[in-house]
Amino acid sequence: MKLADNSKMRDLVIVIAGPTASGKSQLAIDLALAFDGAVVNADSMQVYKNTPIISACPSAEDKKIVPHLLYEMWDASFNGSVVDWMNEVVPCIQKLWQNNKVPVVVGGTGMYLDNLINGVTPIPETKEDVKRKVAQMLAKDGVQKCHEILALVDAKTAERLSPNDTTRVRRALEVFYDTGKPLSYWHSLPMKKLLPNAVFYVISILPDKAELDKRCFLRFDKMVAQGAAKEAKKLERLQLSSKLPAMRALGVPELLSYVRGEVSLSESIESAKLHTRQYAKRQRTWFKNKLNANFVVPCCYASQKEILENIIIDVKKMF
RNA sequence: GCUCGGGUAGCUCAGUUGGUAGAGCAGAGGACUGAAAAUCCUCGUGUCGGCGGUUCAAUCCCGUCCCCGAGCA
Repeated sequence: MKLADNSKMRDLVIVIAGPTASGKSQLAIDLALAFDGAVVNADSMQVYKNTPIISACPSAEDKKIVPHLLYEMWDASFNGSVVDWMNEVVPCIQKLWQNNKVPVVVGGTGMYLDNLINGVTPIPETKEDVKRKVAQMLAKDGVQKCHEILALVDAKTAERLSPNDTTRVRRALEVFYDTGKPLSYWHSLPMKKLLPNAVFYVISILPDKAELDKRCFLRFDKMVAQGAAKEAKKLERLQLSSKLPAMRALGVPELLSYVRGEVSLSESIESAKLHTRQYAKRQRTWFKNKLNANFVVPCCYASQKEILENIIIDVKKMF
């Protein structure tokens, strides 16, 4: 495709969502080739270094075919968030546009894609000491007590949340203590779109469950063959907190317990496969019910010509 | 062959001092606005190993048989 064509599609962002092992990365490469674009990562684990095998980062060969951006950019010791990712993607996409390249954003993290497409809530960044304070509260009093405290300062949010939902109760308290205003107040404000001119073309890969399970299992075996256990061993030596996102990636806790001699390799593999399947289910639910897609691929993608051509034709129709 | 355990949901097991039973895990569905590969919510009838007996009533007590585990021979 010539540059002249891309200049017409100035504000286009192609987005590919889908559960793990559905063939997203391949579709991203094929589309980046077709539109003279670049692949941009929207996966909350592939942003980290140290676990390229376990998190299924693109291979060196793939990276030679088309540019791949925002992969393996943070150290495993970094506690990244959606907003940190947004701070990277936005300038990344703008730069691609400037160079007449089409960004092909691909990833399995629904929340990241949601923030990119629909915008973020304009809440100031929480100060570290507030985060520490809330973490202490949770450790000392437990989630349910914290949920009761939340109910006093932000009844609306407390009502919405389960008293067991540690992640969300923590965030709601952090926001209240940091800003003096309840999270529900911030959520009542309009979302802030960081790429207001962007035209998103959203592709959702929604394969049959049995088909996907098979691919998940095969892929994990492949990861082990490629040295996933060694990767876990190296990670173990870094002595990082098990609470860090990179330490919670699927397969990491399971392989770490093998590395530490707590379980056999096959037990660790079985458990990782199980958790992968459960994760794929959650992704499917999100993308099926929450993502507004322009195009749905009903099977795993493996460079089927017809699918690719239909997508390309459909994208061009928008301009 | 004898003795002692045990046989209850797909799996691991709890329980009923006799009124036909419930947790965790798995499974299914769902939520998701700054850790999201995270976190959370909802969903439990199964000849309670088989057959007899006692009883108004047995998964529970008794008898017997089958299966598994440990020990003794």
